[in-house]
Amino acid sequence: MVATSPPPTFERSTIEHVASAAGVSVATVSRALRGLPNVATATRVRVEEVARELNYRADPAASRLAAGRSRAIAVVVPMINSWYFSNVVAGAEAVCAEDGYDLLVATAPHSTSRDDVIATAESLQRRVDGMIFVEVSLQPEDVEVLQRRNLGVVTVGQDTGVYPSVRIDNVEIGAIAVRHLLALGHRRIGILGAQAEDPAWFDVPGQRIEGARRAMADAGIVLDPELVAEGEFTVEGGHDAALALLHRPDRPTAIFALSDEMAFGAVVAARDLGLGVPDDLSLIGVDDHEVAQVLGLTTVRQHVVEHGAVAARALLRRLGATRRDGWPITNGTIAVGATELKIRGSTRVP
Amino acid sequence: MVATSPPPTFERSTIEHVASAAGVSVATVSRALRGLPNVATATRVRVEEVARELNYRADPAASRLAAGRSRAIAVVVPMINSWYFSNVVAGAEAVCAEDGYDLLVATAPHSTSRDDVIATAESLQRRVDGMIFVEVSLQPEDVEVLQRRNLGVVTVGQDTGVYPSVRIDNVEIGAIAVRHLLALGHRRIGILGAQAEDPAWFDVPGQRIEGARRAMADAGIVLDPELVAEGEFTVEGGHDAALALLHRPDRPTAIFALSDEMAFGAVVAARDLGLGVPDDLSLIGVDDHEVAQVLGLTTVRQHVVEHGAVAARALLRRLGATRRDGWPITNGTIAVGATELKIRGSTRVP
DNA sequence: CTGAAAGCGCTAACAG
DNA sequence: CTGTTAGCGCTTTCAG
Repeated sequence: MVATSPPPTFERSTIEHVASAAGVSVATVSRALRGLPNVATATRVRVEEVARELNYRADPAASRLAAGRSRAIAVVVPMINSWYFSNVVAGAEAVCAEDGYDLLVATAPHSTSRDDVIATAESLQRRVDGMIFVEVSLQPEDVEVLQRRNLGVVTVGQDTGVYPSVRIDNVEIGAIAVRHLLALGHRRIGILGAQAEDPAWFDVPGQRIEGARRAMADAGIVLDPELVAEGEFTVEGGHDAALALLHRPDRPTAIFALSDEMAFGAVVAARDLGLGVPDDLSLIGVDDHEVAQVLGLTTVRQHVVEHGAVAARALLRRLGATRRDGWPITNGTIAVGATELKIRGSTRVP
Repeated sequence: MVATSPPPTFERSTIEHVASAAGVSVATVSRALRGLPNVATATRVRVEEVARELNYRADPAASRLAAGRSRAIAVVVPMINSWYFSNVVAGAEAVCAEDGYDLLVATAPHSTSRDDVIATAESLQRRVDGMIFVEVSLQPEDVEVLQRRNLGVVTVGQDTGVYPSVRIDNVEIGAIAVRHLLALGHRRIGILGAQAEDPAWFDVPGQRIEGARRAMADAGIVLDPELVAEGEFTVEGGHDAALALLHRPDRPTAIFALSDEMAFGAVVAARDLGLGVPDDLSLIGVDDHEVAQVLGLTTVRQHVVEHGAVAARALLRRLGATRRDGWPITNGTIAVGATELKIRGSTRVP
């Protein structure tokens, strides 16, 4: 074997350089560096040393091609520049970084369009070993396609019944929030909600409202549909919706906003009308956004970063157990994220 | 040549399947599908058709290995779950999606640690064709290493003098904000700022404050260092800092917050102290965060999503012009993002 | 425990 | 305009 001269450090060294410099075969280098068994400790140490000296790292493209795995995953989100999604991505990113996986972010254009979800998945096909769908609704047909493609999938926010998922109990969230208001003595409770994007499969607002309805029913109160306003999950939407509610002659003494951001809008709306929070209006949100802390907003906290992290971990675990010949058959296991009531100053007795 | 039988649609078809099905060589398929010249129109059409039928798409790993390019870029950010960074990423993502580039997100742990930046770059080495460093300070040594590595780089927020960058004129931003306050008649102006992370190379707060200082100097006023408080660019930090300023016997009649989020904290602080905005205190921020709109916060708007998009476009353009044998030598061209004063209700005459 | 050799699926000369 | 033929740099049997 002809010794390949080691390249200057600023050039890319290949496995061959390492092999010849260490006086072993490329196969051994490959094994040694990946921590595979059947490598003499002395050999492994030497190889690692040489690799470090040469600043060698396996070319991902080559190793992907040869191994059939990419050590990369994708998070598919409707958008990234929103509090919720960017936090989920942050959680996933941290886990990936830890395990040396690449993280691609992809936005699924309009999740209303069936084709787009599949198109996104197709385009990600061989570039990643698996994907996390965050609040992207997968229909049974989609799941079927994904299964045929033999892809690693984890969902956040939806239960496909097939893939692992991390979710929160949205009905319970609604109930927690409203029970808190009821306990304080509120009877006329308004809700800042939103239209379900895909009512059949994916109705976060509907579930939270359902929880609210049940809590009220338990207290012998009927939820007045007139007191449910659309806030679109945005600050501005929440502002407008709250304004509408507060302009009513029989305005509510408390408002349950399905998200903190809508609650912020409500805070401003109250101020606009000269109403004090909590003096004239109690307000409770969901999320525990940073601003909620400063604002003193009572809220039902969810641990969003953790959702992303748990999803990523589930996916990576699954990938780890994978062989080229297929995924281990695992039914969708579900991790339900914790939620807790965080009482601050925005709620009190009416 | 033996005709390879077309695989069932749910299996991965290779370029060979397409070639034999279309009755041409793999080279022709490759050319046709990538829109290269020297392919008869009829041939191209046929190949495209067959490829579509077989649901074929080139394996990225294989094509990366063969071509030496990955059609992927990375955005390196200090964190993704903050308003600013998630918006930059959103802009970059949109451009990448448009051009069929993969987008990896990587967080550069503590940008205070020199090694980390290089380590991040190294680890991204062959996985991407280029990277966008967002508010990650690159020292001359780092730049040197990156140049040796022959990597496509674009920066957001810093001018390396070597790579294209997109920035905003932070001195001007400070000046715009304070001129506005001065024009209204304010004389005692407080500032919610922050410590520079890397004073020598990267001092956004320092620059904005410098702009403020100059604007005041032009009006014959000396900036009182006592009126500059640290808000750490967070809502909570802004809250605490504002509280400190407002507790002073000679409290300012106006506050310039270096970011909207700090301004939000100030709004709450004012409310805590029973001070009205703008009645007792004028407030101006920077960014034009969604919440600023609802809150009616006067601010100096910057177009953050666009920053990410422009950076990505600059990078992709540069990559497009690239050959395997090296980057075209281009000195750092600079795109300066627009900023404009957005007057809302939080500022008025003292 | 280690080496040789056969690809992984594609791109890029180089001939025709 | 099209086909042939080397690789790209690694992983993975299969022998030793």
